[in-house]
Amino acid sequence: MSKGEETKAAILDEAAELASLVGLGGLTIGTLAAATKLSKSGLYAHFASKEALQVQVLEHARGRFTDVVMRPTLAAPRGEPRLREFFDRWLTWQSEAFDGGCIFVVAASEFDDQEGPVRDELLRAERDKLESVTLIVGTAISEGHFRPDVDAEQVAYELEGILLAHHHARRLMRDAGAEARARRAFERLVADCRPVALTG
Amino acid sequence: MSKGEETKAAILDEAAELASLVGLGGLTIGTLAAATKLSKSGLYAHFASKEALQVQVLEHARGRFTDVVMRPTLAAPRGEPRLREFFDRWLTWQSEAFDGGCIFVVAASEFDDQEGPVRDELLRAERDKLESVTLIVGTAISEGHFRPDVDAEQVAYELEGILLAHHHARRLMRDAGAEARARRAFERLVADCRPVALTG
DNA sequence: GAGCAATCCGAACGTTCGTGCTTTTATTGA
DNA sequence: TCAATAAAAGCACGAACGTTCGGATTGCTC
Repeated sequence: MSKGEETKAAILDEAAELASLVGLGGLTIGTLAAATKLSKSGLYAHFASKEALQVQVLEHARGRFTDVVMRPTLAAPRGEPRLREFFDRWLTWQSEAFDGGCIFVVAASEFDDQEGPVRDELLRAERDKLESVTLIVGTAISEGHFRPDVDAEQVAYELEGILLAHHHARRLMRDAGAEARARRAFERLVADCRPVALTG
Repeated sequence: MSKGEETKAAILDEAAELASLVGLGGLTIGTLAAATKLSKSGLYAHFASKEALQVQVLEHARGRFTDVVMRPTLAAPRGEPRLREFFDRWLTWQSEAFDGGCIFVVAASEFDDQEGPVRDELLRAERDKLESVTLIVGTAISEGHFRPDVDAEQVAYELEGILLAHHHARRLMRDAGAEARARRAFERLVADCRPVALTG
């Protein structure tokens, strides 16, 4: 990796961290330059515009999400175990990936009404994740862990809800029991997907 | 209401609208002045600082939430019907209260790591809402609509999740089926709280 | 180690930011 | 109706914003 690529990666790392604290829109070249010990112009030379920087921050974070959540998840056994692995890693990601909250959660509410490349990239990332989850739930169905009439997309939707509630409870409310609540909600979701137990 | 109070209310209305689009942190005096057809200084005279403005925007929005969601909810019959009424109104609020997303959702992720009066007010509002929901679920239990071992706070947590997922699906993903998904999730939540049906 | 390209800095641009003053214009109550 | 008061505007400030550019410095290649 050349020097330029190295510093650029360092910039994007720091930028993601900062954005998780003050938002992707609240991110400024000045503070980012100070945090990376670069001059404003020196930093800016790596990007075409601030908007391009914001997009690349999201891409960078997406790469990290793939590395620490998605890829290991796909190594778990198909079906429900894989879904559990994914949920676990996603939960950890939200707590530990950034100092502030998950950058995608922050950016999603900030840019959901601001057309442009940032929103586009966000949408891409979310669609990607949603599709992956739906697929995982689908395998849980075909493996017989879940009932055949389970709506995979609905499960993905509700899973997203659990994670968002966790983010909310943990970051804003500073609720120490947030993770336990999320796990209980997850168990309820999974239980409702399982085949009905035969009585007797 | 005096002239001053009138314009101030108009300012706060417009500010909430704007903030729902660009975030509470993305709100600026200049754009707000332009939107209200006031001069920057003329507008600014109504507030002690920008931070004070932000806090009052939240207070203002909270008042509106109380009027269009909380108060009518308490007029519904105790127990599950009241919870349904609340859910319905909350859902409508998220779709229709502001041009952009729900201002509390946007502000929550923006300010969850920024100590100060804005975060404090946000926390107050959320605690208030959470407490109300917990209470409503509690009455559903005491009315016999829900099982006695139902964890009211857990239900409140999961309800928050459903609403956040709805916000996410509707605003960012522009999913037309967002509301239907939210309703299905709600029904599953309620069903899991009901007393077990006697077999035979 | 010379040469060249990549990398970074310093200074400055025009705007906009939040925030004070002072002055003008509306509103109000007697 | 007219003074007293409230509300809004005008103007200006220092700072920070994103952005540009020419020059210095560094790192890589032969």
